[in-house]
Amino acid sequence: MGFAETFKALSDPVRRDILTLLKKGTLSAGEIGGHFDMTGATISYHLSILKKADLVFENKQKNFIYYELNTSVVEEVMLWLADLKGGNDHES
Amino acid sequence: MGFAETFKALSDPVRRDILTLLKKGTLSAGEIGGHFDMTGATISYHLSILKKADLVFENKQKNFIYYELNTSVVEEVMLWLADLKGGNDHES
DNA sequence: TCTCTATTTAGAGAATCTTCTAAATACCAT
DNA sequence: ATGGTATTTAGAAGATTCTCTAAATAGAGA
Repeated sequence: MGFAETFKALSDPVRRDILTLLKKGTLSAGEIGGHFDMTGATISYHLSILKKADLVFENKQKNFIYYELNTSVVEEVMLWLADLKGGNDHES
Repeated sequence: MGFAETFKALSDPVRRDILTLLKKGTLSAGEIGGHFDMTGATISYHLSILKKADLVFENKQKNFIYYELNTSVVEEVMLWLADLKGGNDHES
């Protein structure tokens, strides 16, 4: 979707830490929560924002929900930044 | 400084638009303000946040203050994202 | 079906953010 | 010095964000 949602999602330290955790592989909501000193409800809130920004996707299994990093959106952000940095004239 | 400030600075659409404007070259605060339907005070607020995040630097000339994009911080953010995307095991 | 576990949703409070108006500062030119 | 232009600072209002507790949902297994 828009960069607005993506950058906003990335602007919170907890959410960046969640993404870093997911770099090593898929984790359930509970496993993610185990790394933070916050309630599960709060973790769920952060996951919902990451999900809305398409930075993660989820898939259910038993009664666990597993979260996985979506690298394609990360790549789009990198392209935006690359254009900012590099292209000295690219959108008239 | 920290990514916290950088990503937060990037999380606002007005500030991203300011950075995009600065891609083409240096602009004074007033020239930047001319592109937005906001008071100069508000623009000044956004510029102060970009400055704190080291995404721009300023230099005075006459009684104008010119702002310029700082691409080195943009590059650092890109590296963080590249690591997130690529490195499947990089910080033990 | 009943109960237990995993997770989300709802609602509220505190903190932070964005914007404004009004006033202050800084600097140039007359 | 005085006046004018460019920009920032201060203070306040409204919106958004983050966190919590309590309750709801979903599914597994006995």
